Formats: sequence, C-alpha cells, structure tokens
Amino acid sequence: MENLLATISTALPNLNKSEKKVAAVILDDPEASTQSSIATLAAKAKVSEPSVNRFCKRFGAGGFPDFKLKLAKSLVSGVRYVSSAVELEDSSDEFTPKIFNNSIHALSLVRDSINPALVARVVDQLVQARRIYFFGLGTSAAVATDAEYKFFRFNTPVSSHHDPLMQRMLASAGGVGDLFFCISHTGRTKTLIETAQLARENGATVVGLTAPNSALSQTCQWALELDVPEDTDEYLPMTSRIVHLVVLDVLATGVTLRKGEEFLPHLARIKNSLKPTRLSQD
Amino acid sequence: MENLLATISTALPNLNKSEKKVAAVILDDPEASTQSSIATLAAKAKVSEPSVNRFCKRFGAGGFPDFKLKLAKSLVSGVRYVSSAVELEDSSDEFTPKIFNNSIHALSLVRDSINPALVARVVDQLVQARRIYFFGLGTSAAVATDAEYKFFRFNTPVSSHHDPLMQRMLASAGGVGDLFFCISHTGRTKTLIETAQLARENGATVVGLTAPNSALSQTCQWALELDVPEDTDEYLPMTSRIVHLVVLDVLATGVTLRKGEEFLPHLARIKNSLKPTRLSQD
DNA sequence: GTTAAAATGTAGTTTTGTTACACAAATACT
DNA sequence: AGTATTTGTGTAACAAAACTACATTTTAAC
Repeated sequence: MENLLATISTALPNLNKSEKKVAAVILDDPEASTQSSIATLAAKAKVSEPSVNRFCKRFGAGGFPDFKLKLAKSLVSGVRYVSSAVELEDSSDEFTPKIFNNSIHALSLVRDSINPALVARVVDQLVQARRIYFFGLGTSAAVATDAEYKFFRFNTPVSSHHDPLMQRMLASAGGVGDLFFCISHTGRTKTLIETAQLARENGATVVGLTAPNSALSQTCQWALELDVPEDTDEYLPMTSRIVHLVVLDVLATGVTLRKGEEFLPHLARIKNSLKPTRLSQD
Repeated sequence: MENLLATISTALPNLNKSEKKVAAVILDDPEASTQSSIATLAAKAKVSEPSVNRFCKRFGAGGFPDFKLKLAKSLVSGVRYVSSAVELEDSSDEFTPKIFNNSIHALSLVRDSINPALVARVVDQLVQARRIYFFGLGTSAAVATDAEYKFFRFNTPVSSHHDPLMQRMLASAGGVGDLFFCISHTGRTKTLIETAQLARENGATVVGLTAPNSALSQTCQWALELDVPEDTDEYLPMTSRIVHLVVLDVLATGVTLRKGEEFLPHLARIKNSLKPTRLSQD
C-alpha cells in the first residue's frame, strides 16, 4: 500500500453506489475528511454512517478512526498528490515542491528497499581495500567526484575518474586489494561494463551502484541494486544521482563506524583544517 | 509545526509530573500511541484520562483524536525516530535508514521554507544570462560540476570552476550579462566571498546558494538562503550538498519550463545521444 | 502553618463509532 | 417471468471513547 488516495481513485470504478459517493467526498477534500467525524462525512456523502464505516474497512482500515489516521499519513508521505509530475504550465510555487517531493519519494523508496546486510558487506570491502577507485560517467561522474571527496578521509588512497580510457587503464593495472566502485544509473554503459569486467579478471574487487539485474550489476562482485523511479524526470536526470549520493553517505558512515571512536579526532582535524579559509562565525 | 515528536522531547523538562509520564509513553512508542485510545494510553502512563487530554491540548491539538492525527503525520514526515543521529554502536540496519531520514528531513524542511517567488526571480536571471559560471569549493565543487552537467543543455555557455585563482580571474574578467553562481554551505569561505564581490563590482549578476544572513549571501545580488540542519553530520558533510543539488534541479526545471514546449525535442535529442554508448535495454 | 494556586483525578455527560438486524435492490436461476 | 439468493444499504440500539465540570490533592508562597 503506497498511497491511500491513489488506491481509492484507482478502485473508484469498482465501487458501489454509496461507496462511490463516499470516495468522491474524500477525494474532493482529503484534508477535511481527516478532521470530520463519521456522521458529518456520511451527511456530506448523503449515505448512512455504516456505509462510511464499510468503506473504510474495504480499504484495509480497522474502522473509521483508523482510516482517518491512514489517510492523514498518506497526505504527508511526500507524494502529496497522486501525480507529482511537473506540468508545462506549472508556476514556481507548483513545480518547486514537486521536485523536492520527487527526491524525497525516491529516497524513502530506496530506504525501505535497500538491503542493510549487503551495505555491511560492501563496507567490509571498502575497509579492507588497499586502494579505492570511483568510476562514473556523465551525471555519475559528479557522484564519483563527491565520493572521492568523502572517502579520502579514511587514509586509504582514493581517486575518482571520468575518463573511460583512464578507467580502462587503471582497471587493467589493478589487482587483488584494489577496489573499483562503478556508478551507473542505467547499468548499461558499455565502456564501464567492460572496465568492470577487466578489473574482475585481474582479481580486483568490483562494486557496483546501479540498476537491478543490469549488465553492470551482473559483472560486479558486489552490486548495490537500487530501484529508483526515474520516470518523473524524463528530460533531466535528477533523482537517481541524489539517491546514489545518499547511498555513498551510508557507506562512508559505515566505514567511519567500523573505524571506531579513536578515528573521530582524525575527522575533526580534517574539518578544523578549513577554519582558516573561513570568516569567523559571530 | 515542524515535528511533533521533536517538540515533545524538547518540551520534556518543562512538563508536569503526569504530563512527563504521558510524554514518556508516547515517545517510547509513538506508533502504538496513534493506535490506542485515550483510556489505554492513560492506563499505560498511569494517569487519568483528562491528564492525557490536557497534554494533547498543551501541544496545540484540539483534543486527543486530533493529537493522534498530528502524531501520525509527524511520524511519516521523514524523521521516523526522535533522534536520527547515528550512534557509534549502530549496526548497518540501524544507521542506513537514519542517513536516509536525515536527507529526507532536510529536504522537507527546505521544501517548506524555500521562497518560490525568489526561485522564479533566479530562474529569470539564469534565462537572461549570456554566460553562466558555477563556483564551488570542497564538497560544493562537486555540486558546481553537477550544475554544469545539467545547465549545458540550455544552450547558454556554462562552466564550473573549483580553482579559486581561476574563479577570481573569471570574476575580474566578467561583466554585465555574466552570471556567477556561488555555492557554499557556510557562506563564510573567504575567497569565494571576495570573488563574488569582485564580480559584482564589474556589473555581473551574482547569485548565491548558501546559508541565511551569511557574508556570501549579503554579497550576492540574489541569494537563495537555505536553512539546512547540518548538526547531524558532524564529521562528514552530507545533507547540505543534497539540498543544494535539489535546489539546482528546481532551477533547471524552472529554466526548462520557461523555454517552453518547443524546447523539449532539444532535451530529447541530448538524451538520445547517449543511446549508442549503452547496451540495448534487456 | 495557613492560604492560594496549580495540578491531578473522579464521575457524569456527550459525542462518536460500531454492531446486529431488517429492508431494498440487483442478480441469478429455474 | 417469477422466485430465490446474493449483495447492498439503512435504521436503531449499543458500546466505546472523549470531554467537561467539579472535587480533591499537591505544591509553592507568604
């Protein structure tokens, strides 16, 4: 059950006469419905109170109060309205929250579907690695760069690369102890797949951050497979890269925790090193 | 109303004895609280029903049912648990959702606080600009790169720069028609502030994506001031950069919409250009 | 130690939601 | 076409939940 409002409007055609009336009233103003009593809602819909109650139970609620609770929740859950797709006529106060909602929605989906055990395994690999390479192309190149900026803190040599030829050469030069972290939303970028293959043949550890069941994920030894709904940003890639960055945050956090408390001063030192570059905080 | 659970735990020390008991029960298992009746909750807290009722009213609810509604809403809104701070002892299934929640939380805060009118104004500037420069340092350098990868689609010449000397030279060479987009979470990076100042003196348009009331935001002509809670990622900068990226998504979307329908084929062409680099789908 | 104020609880009232049952409509079957 | 059966809907009684007014206790102040 993802979104109650969406569920109701989908089921609309299969409903009884009085159930339809109830649905109409709720869909018309869901916010108000969460505030009203079963009596007022029944009156608005011009049906009896038990009809409203039956309606609620039909949609998986224990009763009317429980239904209101679920409805209220689904109103917040990011995707405020059935579709968060940006329309050509949208003004800035319409498209702005939509873009935010899309990212929020994507993040909550991945939060609920990612496998923490696999995260732990990948963290193991990152901790053990003698050297880490982050590879990405296009939008993922910026993600790779960001990962480098994050992982350099752990004393393991790290670099990020955006040039496929360079990537290929590094993969061919790599071996046991080297970790190649390949980032690709589609998982279908040919050169990256070939590079990953090359690295594996040389005995290096290859981790992928990519789409489920993609060619890349099958090439990698460890694949973090993410189901990111990209249909919303038809023209500009947006959500996938945000999700990738957060997954890398998760991994970096995992590594930090593995290093333990005695590692924190090291991080603090790096942070403090920036102080002289800034105006004093008053 | 930001987050009911957070509000309660903040107010905790100022509460009466019985109110404290109620608060403890609710904070202990908020999910269960939304399901229970006033009687069961009162029993759990070992107080009378009216005490629970008074508690609810104290926190701005109309009564117990209304309180439950508000509580349920605040449970969905990202920050699932009172504190989403990662603990040193956290296992991967604990810290993974926390990191996601922190980003989700930050995004929803900014979604609700950003000024869409200002977004529209900045979009205006981006559309009018003859040339756009994205400047960022450190973590924001990756954000600037990402912005370049996004804005090159609009035919306006764009570039991103991470080298402060280069930034300074570009700023001094710039003038009317040039747009300098400065990204800095703290807004206190000296060189960037100086560069922004230089660009303004030369008559260029200077936009900032930064902290409220910061030195940088005061230097810029247009400042997108974001209040991002960064206290959670004490050691690794995480949330601010995600928020910045999404704001840039918003701006890019704004520009796309301004260009209108006839611009979409252009975007589609760019997207399709990548096809040959990929394996065919399935 | 007395008094006032604040906090908490008790009991009764009102509102709200649910259940059981009866009636009506629609469908299926002879 | 008429009857039986199922499905849908409403009425009314019931049960539960929440609220209010008031009494009692506790706390703090003088």
